[in-house]
Amino acid sequence: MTAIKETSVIQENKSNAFSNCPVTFVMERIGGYWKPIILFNLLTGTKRYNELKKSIPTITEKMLIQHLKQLEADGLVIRKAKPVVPPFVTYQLSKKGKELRPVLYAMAEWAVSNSGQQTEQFKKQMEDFPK
Amino acid sequence: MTAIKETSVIQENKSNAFSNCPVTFVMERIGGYWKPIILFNLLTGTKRYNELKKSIPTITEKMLIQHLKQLEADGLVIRKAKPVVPPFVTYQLSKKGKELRPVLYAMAEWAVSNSGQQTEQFKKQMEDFPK
DNA sequence: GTATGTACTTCCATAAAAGTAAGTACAATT
DNA sequence: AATTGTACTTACTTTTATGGAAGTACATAC
Repeated sequence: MTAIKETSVIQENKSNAFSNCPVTFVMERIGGYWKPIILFNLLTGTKRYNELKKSIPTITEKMLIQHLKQLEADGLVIRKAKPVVPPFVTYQLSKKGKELRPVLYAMAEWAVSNSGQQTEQFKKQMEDFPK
Repeated sequence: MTAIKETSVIQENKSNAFSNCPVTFVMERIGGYWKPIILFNLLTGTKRYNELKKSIPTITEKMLIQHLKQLEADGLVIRKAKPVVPPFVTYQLSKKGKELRPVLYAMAEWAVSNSGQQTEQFKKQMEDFPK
């Protein structure tokens, strides 16, 4: 697989003078486009790899796995694999991961009030927003 | 200047089937590494270009301006320029931008409770977290 | 013995983001 | 006439992210 770069810009910033900005701290872990979306889709609970894939139709397998691995490495998601064939692997949020709910929730609320056209769609999504 | 690409992956996703995810909607606007950091630094109020640069020491001028332009184009920040020489330009959050405060605040709180070593530094930053 | 399902992995190509360094305008100051 | 300050621009390079497509393991079903 594509190695998780240990020296991305994001990683490097960990050790610079700006590391005392809490928002930076968060972006180092969930920055980028896909991670919040993946986390959002795990808020509803444990999902198999395939289910996750289906719930995010536009992500490629490579991206999905790569980010899942990174999220796992950062302790935000927990991977569980049953030793069976064909494989049975589930992903779920860790405690740390679940604590991101307020962040994702605040995002969703902002989307609802600033989306114009899509507001109604978003509102529907909000109805079953996991507590 | 480097043109703001109109067809980035992020932009394209706007029109795909996944566009009914509110978190995606948010990431389309503030996704990436720098934007939340810039917005965070504008929460404390109007700032001149130079002040902003100083408060985010690791950002390059190119990145700062590029993102400011995009944020302005998305209606999240307001640019005001006095017709003087040398230039006097300020940036501030728009209403829409200010409404991102809960998102940024939730991020900051998560950072405080999940940071281990840097917790104390973050707490300090939180003290003057704008209301 | 061929096909199926699941969760990946690998290689190669492209696109986007970010970094580097130098340059610009122009009034006011020295 | 040269220097300063501010807010940018521009051209070029490097790094990182993403895409696409094919391949792998292996128990079970057909």
